[in-house]
Amino acid sequence: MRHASKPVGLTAVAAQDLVSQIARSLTEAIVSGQLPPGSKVAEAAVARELGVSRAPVREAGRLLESQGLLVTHPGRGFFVRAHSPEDIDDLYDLRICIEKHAAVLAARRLTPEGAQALRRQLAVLDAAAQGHDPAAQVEEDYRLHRLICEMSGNRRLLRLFDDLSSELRIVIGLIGRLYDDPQRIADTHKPLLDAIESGDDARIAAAVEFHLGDAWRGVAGLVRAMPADPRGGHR
Amino acid sequence: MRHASKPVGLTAVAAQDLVSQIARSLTEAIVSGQLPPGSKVAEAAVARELGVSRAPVREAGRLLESQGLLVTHPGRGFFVRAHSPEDIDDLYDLRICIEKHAAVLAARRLTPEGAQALRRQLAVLDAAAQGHDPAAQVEEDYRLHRLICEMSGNRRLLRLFDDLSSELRIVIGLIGRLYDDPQRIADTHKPLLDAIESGDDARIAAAVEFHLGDAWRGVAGLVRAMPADPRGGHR
DNA sequence: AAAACGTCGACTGTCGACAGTTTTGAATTG
DNA sequence: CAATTCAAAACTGTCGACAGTCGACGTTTT
Repeated sequence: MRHASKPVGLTAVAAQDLVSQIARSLTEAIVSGQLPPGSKVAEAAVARELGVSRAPVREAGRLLESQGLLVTHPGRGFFVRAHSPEDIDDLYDLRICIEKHAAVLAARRLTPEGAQALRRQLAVLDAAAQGHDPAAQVEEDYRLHRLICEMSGNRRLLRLFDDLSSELRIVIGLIGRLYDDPQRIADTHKPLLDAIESGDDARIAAAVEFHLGDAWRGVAGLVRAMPADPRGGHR
Repeated sequence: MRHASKPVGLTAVAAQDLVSQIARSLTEAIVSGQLPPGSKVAEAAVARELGVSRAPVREAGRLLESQGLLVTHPGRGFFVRAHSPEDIDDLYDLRICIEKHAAVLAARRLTPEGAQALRRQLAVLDAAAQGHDPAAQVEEDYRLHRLICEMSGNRRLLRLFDDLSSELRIVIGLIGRLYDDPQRIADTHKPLLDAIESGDDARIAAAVEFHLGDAWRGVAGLVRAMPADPRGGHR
């Protein structure tokens, strides 16, 4: 065998097309608050602005709808979803439910490398918190939780986590800096990792409940205190 | 205001339901096994057959993709999703997780009317089982479980249940008659309802785990015994 | 004969256009 | 002056068309 006939793997060029790109662009605009909840997302305007036709924009809209970022009013188009306080409660309730499960599963299959990866991510999160970079903080927090879900070994669960996250991002993004206190980050995340390493189901459940419950209360409080959304929850 | 200028809402016939209609049509074809897992779903063919253009077909495809019924290979189009045994495991694992939670929540908010509704649905399910109508059995079983999720009061959870159900329906549909034994239906569902009425969290959890674990084992066994899928799990 | 190459056909991804409907905004009326 | 009516503008849902891409098949090369 002389020539390396096929071996040399170059970087697999992402064929992924316009739709994902548009979806990302829209998501950005939504979580950044540029497109506030309840506001209309006109296909033509988006298409014009991005220099594409309406077809891929429509598909991106469908995609974001399935992710809970947009809603469709038949004949009227897409609107940025406005989450009611009850929606937030539902989201966090469900999130606690599945993250509890994920953490238990992750603990069961935990390897030394896995534990190390978790510790490392916690360190990154702490650094972001110390650095007072709200955006990075939210991002690294998300990564830590996602890592746990990844370690659960249940891919469907991971997909659900991603869905819930993108929904929550609308809210979190609006609130802006939520987790101000670096100390609080450590106080709630460290016990969670300790619990996972202990392998004690009850302890893990308690830790998840405490940690996410804390976040829930924070978000719920801020949301309910927010300007009564100009373009309310429904219709 | 004299004339009813446009008022009297007749059947507010959903204007936009071409997409939903196509989606339903495709779903039907998939769960009925007419479109076997792994098979290609050509847009043009579907469009021609239904007498519509490709645009709404595409959107319906995206919708079904978000529901886990189809997968899309960039540049190649839609394919009926072929679930691997591991996918089934993931699905049931997740389902048990959320139904456990739903049942606990439902028990907490249970009203006499709610309990009665559950009993009634169980009776309908039993009747379908006695009648040896596999399709009706699956349908009524689904309704009972959905009712519990509805009673949880968490709408996001209900949506997730619907998503999981439509994914599972591919598998269940292929297997055909799964729950043959009417006795087994009663044996696993009745204790579940009893547990919910008792309000004992641990008992509820155990009941859900037993009931769905039973179904899980049944489905998993049949799936693994199936003809090694001609168009395998990935790529 | 096996592997690589080149061509052909089919299909996807994207676009611009059209009809019907909703929204906007102005003119009108009580 | 406020409410109503009506017409123009804008937008959605759908369609047909075109270019680029992917897979299959037959051909050439080693």
